[in-house]
Amino acid sequence: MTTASPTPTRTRRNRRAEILEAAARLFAARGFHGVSIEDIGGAVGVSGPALYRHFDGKDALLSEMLLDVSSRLRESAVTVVTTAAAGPEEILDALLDVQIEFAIEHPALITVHDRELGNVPEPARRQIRRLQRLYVEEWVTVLAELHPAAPAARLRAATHAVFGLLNSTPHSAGELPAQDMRPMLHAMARAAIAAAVR
Amino acid sequence: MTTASPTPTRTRRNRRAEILEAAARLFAARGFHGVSIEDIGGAVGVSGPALYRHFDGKDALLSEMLLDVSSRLRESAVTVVTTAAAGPEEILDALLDVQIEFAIEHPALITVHDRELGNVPEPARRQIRRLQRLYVEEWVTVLAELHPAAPAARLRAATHAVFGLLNSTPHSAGELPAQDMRPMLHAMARAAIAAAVR
DNA sequence: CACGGATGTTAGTCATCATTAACCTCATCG
DNA sequence: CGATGAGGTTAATGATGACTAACATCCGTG
Repeated sequence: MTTASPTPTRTRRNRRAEILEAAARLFAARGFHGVSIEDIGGAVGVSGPALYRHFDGKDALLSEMLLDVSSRLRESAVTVVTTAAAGPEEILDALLDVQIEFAIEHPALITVHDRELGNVPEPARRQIRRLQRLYVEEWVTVLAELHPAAPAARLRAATHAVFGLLNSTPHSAGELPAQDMRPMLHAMARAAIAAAVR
Repeated sequence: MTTASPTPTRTRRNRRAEILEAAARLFAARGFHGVSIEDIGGAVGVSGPALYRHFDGKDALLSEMLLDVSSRLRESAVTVVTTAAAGPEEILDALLDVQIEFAIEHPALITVHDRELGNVPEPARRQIRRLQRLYVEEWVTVLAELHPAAPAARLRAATHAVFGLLNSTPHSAGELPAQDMRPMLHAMARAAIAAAVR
């Protein structure tokens, strides 16, 4: 037990995170295949093949990135839904807040997440799809509770539309300060949902 | 004047359009750099370098695709705005219908249009950006007429959010028949806009 | 009917890129 | 102090892919 350090060294943790962040930015700007290993290394001050000390390869890097995003979102949703001591209205508000916060804080990840799934190799792709589906279903379940008369397909399509609305942050970057953006997106989404099931 | 045929032969027109369509589908699925010239040729039954009989290269193909989309959208907007014999409410409805129709009929083009601008080489990129900006401004102008008190930045961010909502069609493909999708998106967008300026 | 242009084809060519190999350095820890 | 392992480095290697060349076909027209 003397040799096993319970946590990786600080350096390694930082470098990995640094790489993931830089890669997200680059992938969002030029697409997965438009970015080279050299580009990514360069963005964090090391050169090219140093990446392989931290990831199994470019594919693995993308897989981990998307897996991380989809699990984080899914987990937040589960937490919100299960720990809420309140009714579906409040749960929906909380779901909206989680997604809005993520979209504002991590626009590059949002972009990559719904752009590059097609480039993830098969073992991971299935898992990411699964997490995404589960995330959508959390929303649909809450919406169904609020609007029992609405068909599930309609709620699902409306949910995708709301995601599109909330995930517009990469396009309106800098237009509006986050303080104004958050409540505006929340209000727009709420109104859109109400209109979808009317 | 005997030699100059005023319109290209029918074959050429068809092949060009075919190629553009297939390329759009492929780019939407795997990204610009994830698709090879061979892939595109193969998708229309010719092989690889035949492309160069119709386009100057892969970059030129993408440029033309995005230029076409952004001019078509922009032109429809101009037409709607200038030919309308009605008030801003009706104009907004018409703008929504145009965008919804396009998003439902051409999901692949919508996807490529807001994904691949970063891969368009410089002469064309500026022009596409310009057309996109003008398109947004058509919307903002109409919205400003309806809600004179709202700051332009807010209207612009709201417009981007509405585009995100409407352009969610590639994600909810098949969830809902187009007949139901159209009015639902229209209602959601309308409600979202109203909420944005409240 | 011969010719020219439009459209394809196949076989290079030349870059770029992911990945691997072989080798360095240095901090930690026994 | 010396071994060891984490994290880098540069130089192959092997694919892949955009683009070009050289050569075929076919069709409409003078």
